[in-house]
Amino acid sequence: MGREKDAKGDGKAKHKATKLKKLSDNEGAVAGGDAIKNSAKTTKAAERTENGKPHKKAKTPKTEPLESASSTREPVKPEPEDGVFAAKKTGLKRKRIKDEAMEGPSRSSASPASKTKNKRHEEEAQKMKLKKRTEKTVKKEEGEHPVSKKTKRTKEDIEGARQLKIKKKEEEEQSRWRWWEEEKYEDGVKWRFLEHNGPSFPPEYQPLPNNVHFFYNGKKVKLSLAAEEVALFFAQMLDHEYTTKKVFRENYFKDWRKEMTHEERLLITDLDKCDFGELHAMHKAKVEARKGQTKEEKLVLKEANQKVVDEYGYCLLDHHKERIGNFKIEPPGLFRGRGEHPKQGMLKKRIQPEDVIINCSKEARIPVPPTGHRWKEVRHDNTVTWLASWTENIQSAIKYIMLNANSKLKGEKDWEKYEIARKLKSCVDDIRNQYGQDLKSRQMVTRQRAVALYFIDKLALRAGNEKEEGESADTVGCCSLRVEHITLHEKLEGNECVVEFDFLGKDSIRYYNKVPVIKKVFKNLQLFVENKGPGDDLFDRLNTGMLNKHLSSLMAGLTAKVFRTYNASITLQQQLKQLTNKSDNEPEKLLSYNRANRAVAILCNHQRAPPKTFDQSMANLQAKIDARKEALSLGETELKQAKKEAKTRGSSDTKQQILVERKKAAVKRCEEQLLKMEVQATDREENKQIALGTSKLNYLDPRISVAWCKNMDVPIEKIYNKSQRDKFAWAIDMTEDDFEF
DNA sequence: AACCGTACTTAGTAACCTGTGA
DNA sequence: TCACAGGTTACTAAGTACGGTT
Repeated sequence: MGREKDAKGDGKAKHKATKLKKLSDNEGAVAGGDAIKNSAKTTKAAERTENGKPHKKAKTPKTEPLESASSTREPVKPEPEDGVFAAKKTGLKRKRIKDEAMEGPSRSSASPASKTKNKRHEEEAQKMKLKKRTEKTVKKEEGEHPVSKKTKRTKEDIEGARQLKIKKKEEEEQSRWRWWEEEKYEDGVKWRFLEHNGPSFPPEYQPLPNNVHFFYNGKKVKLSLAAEEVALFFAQMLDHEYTTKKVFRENYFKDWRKEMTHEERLLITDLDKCDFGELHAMHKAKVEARKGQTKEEKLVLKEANQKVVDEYGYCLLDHHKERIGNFKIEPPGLFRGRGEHPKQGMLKKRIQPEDVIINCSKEARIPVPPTGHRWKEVRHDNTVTWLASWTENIQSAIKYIMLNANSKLKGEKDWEKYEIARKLKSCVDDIRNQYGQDLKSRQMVTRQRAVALYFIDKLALRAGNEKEEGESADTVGCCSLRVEHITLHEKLEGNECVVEFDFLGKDSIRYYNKVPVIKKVFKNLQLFVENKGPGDDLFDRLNTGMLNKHLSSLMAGLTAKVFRTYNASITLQQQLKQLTNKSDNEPEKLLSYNRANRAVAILCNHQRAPPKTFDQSMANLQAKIDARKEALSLGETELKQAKKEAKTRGSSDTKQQILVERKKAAVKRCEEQLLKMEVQATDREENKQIALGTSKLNYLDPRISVAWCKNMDVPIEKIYNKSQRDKFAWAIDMTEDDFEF
């Protein structure tokens, strides 16, 4: 919460990313941090754009993508998978997919074997069922090991565990559905068979114990069950900043009163007179108790959880068991909108089975609703991917139960997304020329569209759909920018035609940036703001619908958000090329990877609140580094000493020679450790306010990373954790080291 | 063209888990 | 052995996109 406040002043982090500090350079850490803090400085790359000077060094991501295209590297190689999602020039998205399925090259790779494959998959499905059982036993064994034998773990034990791990991995590999080798379904068909157990519902409300009381105006009040439950929602949040906010309190109180009985409503008229102290204390005690549980208690809980996952966490989709992403119905509570959300604090109601629509195959076993209940509806729509849905009461938005990111349904879509982005790469020059021309159009709409596109392309802004006022926080994207969100500077800090952006974007994250733009854009902007008030739309003739319609006419499947994907991925690829050397050691390579990733995160404005413990942990690390340094210098003197001694004693003294070698090795080890820590410190410092996860998960074509790993001899595990590897299994499987985005 | 409903991706934070070093 | 930092996962809000209706 309140992140926009944190961002004040220094604004958006901007990684200057001039030539990277040598890793061995101790000040690297500091320099990295400064780059971030200095932030909102005009980008160097932008100067470049305008004076057209290509330069090797600057890698400020902000503007790189725009000009890079013209200067860019070798043409894309026609990869085998290139054509899989190749879109037809004409026709809409849906149709396109159909066309591909009929004639796309995907057939060539997938169909010949498809019959045997289907068979294989059935076998695999069988195996999967088996596996589940074995997996469980495996887990158990693993779990028991450390408890029982930890103290006397023999080599065999360790070796055994290692083997077990390898075996497990192999098994998993065996049972994985290699959907990317199969043909795609026709049209909008998402599945042919879908069976699941429905969503899992949160537990019923447990009334307060008799010794916990709510007080109003100093007097003990026994609340009705409904009112009590909602009171507890508030009490549980008392430590949170939310409960101090006026809007939150007002919304809460209004909704709480709706849950009260008539008598309660008459009595309780002022939130300030409510004393939730005992409820709050009870909640805190519960949290503490959970922390203080014994191992056994925790294990029992874990097993119970696992049971729920086993029952509700998976579905059967076209012969394959797939993990469900969110199989739990969202429990009731108080709405936590982000930013200045007008509805924060409102009561998010408990969802009943009667509110839930189930989607599954006609042939499938229909999930059984909780006893005494029935579903709102059961439908069989295989053109959508959700298994269940309900309408939430705050914004009347529909919520869905859908599959996990490692599923076919999500993976295939993801793959398609990157293929569209790659397609943009091949025509981005034309599109840039086009909107360059459009900047001079006689039509106001066209010019607005061109400027908006310029922003979206150059700055990776979001499209900016219009949103209903008062329904959510006041945030904007490109098309919904208002005059008040930009300031035009003819001259600023040595640059001409600078646009200063300052607005709240998605999740009320502040976007602050000063960007030199080309003259035509600047003139247009001056025109757009003429005779307008601060609250007026900058692009008053434009919306995302019109923009996307135009884009889809330029390239099938092209929408505003494709530019974000494209620019993110192309930036990663370029940065990796520039930053990494084959001769670097692994920590250095990984730092470079993270820096490339970071460049993208900065481009996309992916921020995070600095971790609460940041300064502390930074200091700790520094202390460790200092200690290591001391140890190193000590080691060095010892080495010197030993050498000297060896010299005087002569080479015949093998004992002394051995000592020298040992000292040498110790020094070397020490140096390596030191380097690793320093690299870590640099990385962490540079990452203070930047979140890498979002771009890694949503914007960076995983094939770029996989190819890089192969080229650099870095194990994939170093950059993707388990769930990321699962999600990107398709890319890890199919990507060769010569992949080019 | 304004508006609405639907479906899906993208996003940051909080809770949880685990490996590690005192 | 235990605390705790840091990584991972769960959660759910907040976007984008698009088709249909008025």
